[in-house]
Amino acid sequence: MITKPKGTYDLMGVDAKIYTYISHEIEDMMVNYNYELIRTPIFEASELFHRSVGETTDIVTKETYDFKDRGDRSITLRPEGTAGVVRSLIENKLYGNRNDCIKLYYNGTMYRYERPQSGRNREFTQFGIEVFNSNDPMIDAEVISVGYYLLNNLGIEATVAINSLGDAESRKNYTDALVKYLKPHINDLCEDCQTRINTNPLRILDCKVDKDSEILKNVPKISDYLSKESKERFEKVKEYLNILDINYEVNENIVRGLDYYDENVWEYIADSDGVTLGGGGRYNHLVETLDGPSIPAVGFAMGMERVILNIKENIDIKNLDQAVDVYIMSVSEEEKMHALEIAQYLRLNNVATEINSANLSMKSQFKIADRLQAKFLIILNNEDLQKGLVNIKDNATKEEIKVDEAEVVDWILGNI
RNA sequence: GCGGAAUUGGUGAAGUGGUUAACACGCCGGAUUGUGGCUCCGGUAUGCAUGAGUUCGAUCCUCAUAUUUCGCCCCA
Repeated sequence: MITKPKGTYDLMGVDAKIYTYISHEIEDMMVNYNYELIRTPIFEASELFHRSVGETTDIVTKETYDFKDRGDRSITLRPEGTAGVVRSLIENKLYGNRNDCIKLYYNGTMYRYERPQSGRNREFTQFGIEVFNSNDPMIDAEVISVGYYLLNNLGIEATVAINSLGDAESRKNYTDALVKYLKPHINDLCEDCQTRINTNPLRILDCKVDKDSEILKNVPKISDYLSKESKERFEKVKEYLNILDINYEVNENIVRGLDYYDENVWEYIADSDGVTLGGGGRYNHLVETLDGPSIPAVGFAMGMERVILNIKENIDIKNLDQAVDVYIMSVSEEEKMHALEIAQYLRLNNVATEINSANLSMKSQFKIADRLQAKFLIILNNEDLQKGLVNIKDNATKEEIKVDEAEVVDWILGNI
């Protein structure tokens, strides 16, 4: 038997219903907030991710799916969504003839070669939005609010943990100060942190092993190193978040794992279990890094699988059950032909209809009709069909009437 | 890349070094000769992840592999 590759899954059943439900919610919100869909390739030139996500990040150094195609090009399955969108923005010059901001959203699969665990797969799905061409803190707040209210509309209680990394210069100053402070204590930190100090010092801040150590409690604060502009921007964002009635808290340990972020960064953290459902930030220099013009940008991405996991615990699955309006019962070949024809008319008239197609007994067909929550049963028999009649049974009242076969569709449409 | 736990029908699972692998749900059929959802009766794994090994004999013991799952790292 051929099995699915490790870290993949088949979306079906309850999860598929929840996924559809979330997707509809996303579509609705994106219309209301005026975001446009963008779909970029699942694979891109490897170089794109090396230059955007960061040459030294774990995602790029050990988690990408890389291969050479038949033309000997280095290809990588996308590990995240932003790089492809930015590439597309530049390649298509989407910024060319407009001065307002460009608001895009995507929802697609991403690939990272990792050990699977709860809420983490090798193929996973992210919904995300990106806004280009505006450096206004109000847009930061809007972007944050989209994720927050998406979760809210889905019935998920979450808190936005926000931080400011500052502009490139403040970030560098702070990193230097942090390393200088930690160096003397390095042997008292965990093994991972001893590596991080050389690769990504900021990451030490949200280390779970050392989080209670005195060393980390007295670490220099990033807020002391922000430039005046970054500080003002951060304050402004918080002000706007208050207007938008968003439950947030400042967390100076939020640093994010992708290199391209600057200024405001945030994560959506589920109140129920503390799991990070999504994260984002501003990336004012990425477009330039990828050979585009200097265009400010901000965005976030959310892990659909994690949202599904969270939703699953407190949703009434019954509400998502696929139900049918009409079930047509037949046994003989003659009856089946009529069933098929009636089903066709009903379906084309937007009546959800199912039909016996497995030569089942009457008893089985009744059971299936109930399982499908059919409101009406159309029960065919040769005798009545010869007179041009069909039986329609209201499955709630159990009342049954005979209707002229030609009138069936109208009758159903009138009584549904 | 590192560590823990698991893997028995469609599903939830029990179980044993030795003839037919419990039980329940589901499904199918019958009682009910074309109107059910209750009840009763019957059927439903040629098989216990895969491959080696130990043994007279392995689903059960050992090893390896795969997958699942939960952590770490990392991230969504």
